[in-house]
Amino acid sequence: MDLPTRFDPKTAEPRIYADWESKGYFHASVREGKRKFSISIPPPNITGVLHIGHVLDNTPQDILVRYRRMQGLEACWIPGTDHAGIATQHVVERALSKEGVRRQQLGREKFVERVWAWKKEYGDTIIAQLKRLGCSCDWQRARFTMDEGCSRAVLEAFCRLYEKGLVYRGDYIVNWCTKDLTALSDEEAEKKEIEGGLYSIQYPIRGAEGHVVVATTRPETMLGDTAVAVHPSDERYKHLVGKTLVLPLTDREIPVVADAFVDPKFGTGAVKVTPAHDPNDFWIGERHGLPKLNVMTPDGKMNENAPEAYRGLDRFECRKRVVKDLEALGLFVEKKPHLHAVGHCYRCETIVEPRLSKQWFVKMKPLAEPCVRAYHEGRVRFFPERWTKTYLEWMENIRDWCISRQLWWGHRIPVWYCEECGKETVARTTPTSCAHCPSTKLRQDEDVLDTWFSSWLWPFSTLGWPDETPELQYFYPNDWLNSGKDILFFWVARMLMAGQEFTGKLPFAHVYIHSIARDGQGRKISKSLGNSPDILKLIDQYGADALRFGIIANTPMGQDVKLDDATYELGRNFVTKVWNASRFLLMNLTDESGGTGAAAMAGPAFEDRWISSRLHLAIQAATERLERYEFGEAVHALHQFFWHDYCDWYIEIVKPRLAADADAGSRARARRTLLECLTTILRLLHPFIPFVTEELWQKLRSVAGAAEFGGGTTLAESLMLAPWPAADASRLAPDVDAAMLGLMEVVRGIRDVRNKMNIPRSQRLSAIVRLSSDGDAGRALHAHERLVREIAALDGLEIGAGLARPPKSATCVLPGMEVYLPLGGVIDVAKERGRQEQARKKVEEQLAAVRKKLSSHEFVAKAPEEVVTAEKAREASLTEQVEKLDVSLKDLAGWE
RNA sequence: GGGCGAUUAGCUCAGUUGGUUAGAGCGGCUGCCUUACACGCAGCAGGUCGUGGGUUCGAGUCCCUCAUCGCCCA
Repeated sequence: MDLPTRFDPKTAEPRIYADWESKGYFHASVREGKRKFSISIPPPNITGVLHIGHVLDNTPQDILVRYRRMQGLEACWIPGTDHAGIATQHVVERALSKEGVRRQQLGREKFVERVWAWKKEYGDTIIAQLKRLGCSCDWQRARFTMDEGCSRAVLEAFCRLYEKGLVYRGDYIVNWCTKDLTALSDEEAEKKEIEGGLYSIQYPIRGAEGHVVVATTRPETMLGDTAVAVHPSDERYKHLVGKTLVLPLTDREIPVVADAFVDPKFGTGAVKVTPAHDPNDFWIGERHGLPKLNVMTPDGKMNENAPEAYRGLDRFECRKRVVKDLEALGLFVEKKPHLHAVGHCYRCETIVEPRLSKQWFVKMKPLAEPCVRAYHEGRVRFFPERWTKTYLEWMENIRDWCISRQLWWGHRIPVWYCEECGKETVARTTPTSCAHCPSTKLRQDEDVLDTWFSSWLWPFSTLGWPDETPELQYFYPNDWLNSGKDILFFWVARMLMAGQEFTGKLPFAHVYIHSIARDGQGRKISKSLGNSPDILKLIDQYGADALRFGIIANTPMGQDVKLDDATYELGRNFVTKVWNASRFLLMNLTDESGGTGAAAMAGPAFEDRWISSRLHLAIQAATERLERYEFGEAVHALHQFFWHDYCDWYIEIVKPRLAADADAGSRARARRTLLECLTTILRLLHPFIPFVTEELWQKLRSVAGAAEFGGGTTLAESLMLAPWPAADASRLAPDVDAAMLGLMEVVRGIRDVRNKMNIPRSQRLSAIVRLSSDGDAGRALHAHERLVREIAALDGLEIGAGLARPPKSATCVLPGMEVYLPLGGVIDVAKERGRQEQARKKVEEQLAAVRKKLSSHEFVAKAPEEVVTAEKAREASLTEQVEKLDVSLKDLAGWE
């Protein structure tokens, strides 16, 4: 078979993917009685293009789905996309602004039409890109969080919660984005440390001398202060409680109240209270019946409740003005640098303004409690396990969820207000009349729901919920969830709650938290830093297989992963190696000379048994690691076996047996072993590098059934359908493995001499091995003399107990034997001495360590007997080696 | 302030329940177009396992202290 030396992913990968898709291999059906495996994709936003985060998110999913599919499960990976409320509204607004249009000019209806047009145009981009990555999603089941079914699920969920009293509307402090003009949930307000100031201000006491000094990080909010609070037991201020203060810069007077919330150690121990602009102050206000004075407009400017001088000023402008004016009045004490965490809008990074606002909330405690219990009952597990702590921490301290958003893009809140009685009607379908009075004058709530209010239903809304569909019954709950740690609260925890609440079942049992990507310098990959590689370019350049392999091989469980070109090169090189190892076999299989039938096949040779043993160890390791979701570790086990055992040793050992003049039976057996290994390796590697393995599988299929293999080797029509290899304990041969290790030592020793003495492989050498004991090593060497001769390029090999060291020979001292290589005139005595002195030093160091151990009476008395015996044996072996090296070095001195 | 993670070869990281000589990839050095692969082959070098203490016959591994870096929450 004529093959190029490289796999060409750019043309092959799309072709292979199209073939899989056209044959329907990705589709899973409801098959009663058959074990299934199901997962739901974390739906990517319709705004985006494929980035490194998606690769980290989706590659593990594809690996696991392909693995389970090969194990014979009905494996279903449900894909889809997310409408991503704020994010999408942003990008469409930005697109509009290029046309010079603001959404307000367009009006709500027209704007939403534009967003749908956007969705139609760009929504499938990410899907096409996931296909490029090789994801084996069941595209027939693809969903969108705002499609009809998902929308129905959202309405149903809202109504059920409302009916249970778990959804309520009220005036509370919310995180308000002054740029997007919407409320955000606590999770959407990202806390970032910023270097701000702690400002101290004097508030004069009315009708008395003196003042109270309050400390604040946001001086401008003083214009909305309605009290000053102190701790009830704070002796410094006890006399002032109940007194009145004059609020500077305003014509208002405010009381001093005592509240246990105040931390006497922070600042001066007296805090200004701004109930309309701070969540803590809000509750102090509630407890003391204080007025709530909102002094800002939605876009963060001072409003008519502020003194006239400040109206219309931006909040940060106002901060400067307030400080300046206080200074002028002599009421400003100081500004100290102060590092503190401030909420930022997670979509536009604007500093969030805590703002009193009427919003819809979900009461979360009743939803969280069953999920905390679920963990303690072992019904949900996190990988890595430590995330359970983060999860529980959040669940146990859960706060109500603000779900209304002042956006146009999203699920409209299913609440109608009666213009006559003022009461609200909540309904699954648009009501024609008020639920509380005969009026038909209804006005629907203008707001939409938080985008996560649809995402949290994803694992079951995609399967037809609230209907009890066959799909829901069969594929739900999912078996696994893969997610990033950044959306553990946003999404993972909420999905658990929604599943428990709406279906009575947790939506998945195992949660795998994948790594976050960093660049070569360890910086988080982000748009603003511009250090995000263009994934499609990378795929074009290296191939999807290479990208997948490189990333998985470099991703430790639970740690962040640093990615650079070396990562993808690693993957590409591996793919090329797989290609060429297969190419080697294909070339040999199609060599027709001396083709023989199965009848002539010999029994397995030593090396055949060895590679078979190694293969089954690799199967075992890979399977165990995949079961623990240790993808990187699974890859390492396969890499080690394939490259270093199969390619470096087995193929090299077996080459002479494939020669035209070799024994026909032995050749047939070698070919069969090569084929068996390779078809197994391709199956093991398929979940990680699906394309190249499929390509090679197809090529092998055409020859594998040949009579040469007894006609018994038939391969599945696609590698996707081939069974995952089963580890067979009867193929493990620890004795063969140990013997092989001994032979490898001998070969390495000889190769080292060649290297150091500059003796090319083409120059044959003879070796004499003097055995110092009749141990296993000597027996193995005797038995496999031919093998050693061939791979070490020797034309003579003498083995025996009484052999003498020839003059001018290099020496390798190994446990139980010495290998002599007569070099005659080509020996470089100085180099040889260097080699041996180095070897002696190493052995001596080890010997010293062993002797130290054995000289301890306590060690000999207390350590387990087998440990002591092993140490003693080692001591003997090392002693012998040192002695031999000494003799050898003495000989050497005479040859100069 | 609370919690979590990291600290092992020049770099990125493995290291299972404590027990032969602490491993791999990349990089480095030396030599090779050895008829699968130079995206390759052979060989070699390189580590007082962050600090200090403790438990133990024995600690990279278990316990405590500290330091540095990162993340999450307040």
